Amino acid sequence: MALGHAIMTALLDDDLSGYELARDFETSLGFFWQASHQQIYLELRKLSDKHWLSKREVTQRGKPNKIVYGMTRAGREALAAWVFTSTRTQVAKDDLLVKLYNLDSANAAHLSGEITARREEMMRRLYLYEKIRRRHYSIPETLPTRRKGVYLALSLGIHQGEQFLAWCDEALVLLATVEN
Amino acid sequence: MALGHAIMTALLDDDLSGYELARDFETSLGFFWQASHQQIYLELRKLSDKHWLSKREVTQRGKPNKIVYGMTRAGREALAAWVFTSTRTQVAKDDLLVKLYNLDSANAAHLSGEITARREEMMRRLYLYEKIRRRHYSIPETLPTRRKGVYLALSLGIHQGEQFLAWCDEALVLLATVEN
DNA sequence: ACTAACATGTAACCCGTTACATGATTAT
DNA sequence: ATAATCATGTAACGGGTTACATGTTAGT
Repeated sequence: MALGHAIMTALLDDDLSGYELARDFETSLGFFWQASHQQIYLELRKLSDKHWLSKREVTQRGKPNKIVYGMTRAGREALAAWVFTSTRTQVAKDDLLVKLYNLDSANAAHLSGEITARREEMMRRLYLYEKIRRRHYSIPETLPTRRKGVYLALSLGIHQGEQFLAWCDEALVLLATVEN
Repeated sequence: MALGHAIMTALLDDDLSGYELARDFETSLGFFWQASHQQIYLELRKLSDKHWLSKREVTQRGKPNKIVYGMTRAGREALAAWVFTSTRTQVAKDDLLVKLYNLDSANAAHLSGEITARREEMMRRLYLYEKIRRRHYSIPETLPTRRKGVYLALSLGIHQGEQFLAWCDEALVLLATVEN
């Protein structure tokens, strides 16, 4: 169970509804963990069944009511304990790499296109990452402890992203040498 | 369905049994795609039901018989067509990053330990990658087309791996500044 | 006698995606 | 009218992990 822990992590500072979690997962923690709203609602129910989250309905004007979840004492303890479990390295499964193993003169142009699209997507993402780093994490040594961890995740994202851009360039050059 | 395509890719050059696939998946394509033997056997059955793979039993001496699978014409066509489908970027979900968001003085030492272990694992893997690159892919421009694709996958693995090592060093330094 | 490698599977469960479903309010 | 945003769900399916199950041969 890992999405559950990601959700609880997002709830460490703020109480949020399922909708807000789904929205925020597209930025912040969502840089490293994505989930559909259906999955989030399901997980929220499971977590509150375990009493790791408390829920309360919030009445709103001009909007549907929402159900806001917050960490319980038990939830905080479970999350803290989970950090101490050891995880095995997870190989990143990526269709693109499998496709590259199938490179031939017929599909080289298509694969170049896919790589170009990925490159652009990564550029956009890096722009965001860098903006966040400059604004909130410019001097990592002086950050409070927990934000040092967030900085490190961001730093990995930035470095890997820059590396990926360089690889895309290398790949596009080599793919251009494939005759069609 | 992506494991199926990874399996078919592995069967492009050689006919293999489920056992051999599971073993080889720990190297080569398995650098980028992992699967348990159970999952592989299941997938092989599905693929041969679709007539994308042919199977034949091979009688062996001193060993149990094995079932060897090979690509059919229809399989090759389906795989070639799949390469042209477009894939969306898949965010690498990694527990370690979620754990880092939970950094505090109590768990900093444990997280350092996890990062150190990952670092060593990556060192070993990079050693393998580099060995393969030096032996078989030293001059990428002159490779036959399909092997250029394999080279690119390997190249991404090497670059991302080296980047990861650098990040581990950065992380270990910053984690050392967390008082306990 | 025991362990490792060879070889193939079933069953239960969990996690995640896709499609479907509903309904209010606000802005164009 | 129409689309976008807010808000929460169900159902079907697919993919993947873990545990369980079986049996041979070769090496120590």
